[in-house]
Amino acid sequence: MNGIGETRQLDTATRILDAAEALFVEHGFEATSMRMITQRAEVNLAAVNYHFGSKDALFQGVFTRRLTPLTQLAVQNLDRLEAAAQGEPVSVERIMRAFMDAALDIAHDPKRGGVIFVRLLSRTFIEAHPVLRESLPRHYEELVARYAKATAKALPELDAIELQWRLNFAFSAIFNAFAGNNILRLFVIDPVVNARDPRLIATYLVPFVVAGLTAPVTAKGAGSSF
Amino acid sequence: MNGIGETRQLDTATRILDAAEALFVEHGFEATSMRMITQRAEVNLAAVNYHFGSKDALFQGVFTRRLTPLTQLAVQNLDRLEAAAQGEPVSVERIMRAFMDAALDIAHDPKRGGVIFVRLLSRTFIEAHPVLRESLPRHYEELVARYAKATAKALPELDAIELQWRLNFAFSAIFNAFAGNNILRLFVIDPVVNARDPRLIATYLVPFVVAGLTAPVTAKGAGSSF
DNA sequence: GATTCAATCAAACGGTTGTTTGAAACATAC
DNA sequence: GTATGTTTCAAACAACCGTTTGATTGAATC
Repeated sequence: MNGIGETRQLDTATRILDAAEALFVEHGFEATSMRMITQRAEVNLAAVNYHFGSKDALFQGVFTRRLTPLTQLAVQNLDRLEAAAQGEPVSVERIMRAFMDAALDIAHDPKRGGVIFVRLLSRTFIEAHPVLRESLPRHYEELVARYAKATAKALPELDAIELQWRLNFAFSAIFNAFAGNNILRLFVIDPVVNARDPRLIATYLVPFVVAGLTAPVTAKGAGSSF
Repeated sequence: MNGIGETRQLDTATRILDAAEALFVEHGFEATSMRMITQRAEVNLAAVNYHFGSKDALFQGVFTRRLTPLTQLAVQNLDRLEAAAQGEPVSVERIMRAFMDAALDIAHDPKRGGVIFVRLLSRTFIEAHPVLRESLPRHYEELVARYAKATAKALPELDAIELQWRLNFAFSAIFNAFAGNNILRLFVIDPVVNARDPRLIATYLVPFVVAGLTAPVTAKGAGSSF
């Protein structure tokens, strides 16, 4: 940050991260080449390897830059709820809203990645790139443990297995929606729903996942009759 | 088909389709090379281009081979339900079961692709390859129209927009589960749930999506307060 | 002003990609 | 047996991939 202010060129590494972030969400990791990234960032081809070491490391770099603020926010939101609940279980709806509010905050703040990063993050969870298989869990350990525990407390009638299934389904829907993957668009010719505003998405998303999570317990052996 | 029967070598084109199907679901489309496919199929490298024209065309060929049986089955299941209902709305649970039963039937029949194809299909819906953007909707037009109409009839209190959102969420969860994408595995160190048996998945999946779809109508303007 | 070190650059690296070629092998029909 | 059309094959194609090199630049340090 200097006196010239906003007209000053950004750091080379930052320009690379910005370009890569946008291209990864647009084309995916494999389909995004180093030359596409450096061309968009207006830096030399060798700059990526110089600053980050490799394309894989750049991919991780794109995440580590944004992840901490998001996880902090999500945990903070949950902290506040649990403090207010004073030991009583927090409702599933409040828990889900706490998580999505963190994502919405990020989505509305370009400095922390904005909607681009929320989409990239969601997409990455769904597509599960091997590159991040090791690095991501470390960042998320606390976040997930906290939310899983809060959800378990709110849904004591569910055993651990069914709870994990339902969380899996719920986050599938959440991440898919935030990733901008309108699945219906794939086979419906003219979909009515096309919005990419995360806030609008969340409006419809919360009732759905809350209802799904709080559904009656699945009868034991219901599906084993074959 | 000749007298030698099962020991006879399969058709070259079929061997290519089988190999590609398995490799696409394992590594994805971009990360699967022609040489991987032809090596696994034990055919010459040029055979793919000779029989299919291009890698993209092969990708489409993998789907067109399996898609018709699946859609027929899914529509048939719905036909049966609607005939039995005699004009009355079919319940959301029955509709969802009709769809998943079709997928389960395919998953248990290796001749129609088995669990491999169900996983590939689900994965493809989620990742949305540009190659299939044009070809897939044609195959699915009738299927989706029928299921959307049946769901709308079962949920008259939902307007078209909210219905489409919820179907989007529901199918996100369904396809993600069938694709074998255990999202929790990405950030939970030691997930309890790891099963890939589609029947077991469906057992937990149905109550979740039914509850989500039949949730109370979202209050108008609930999320627009910003 | 000379030295030092990080940053940038054009160019090339070896390797892989999907695709094409033209000859060889094969089966079928006359 | 010859001709015809289809399928297979090894080899090569140009294009692109991520990465490395070695020279050059620029600013800071002594």
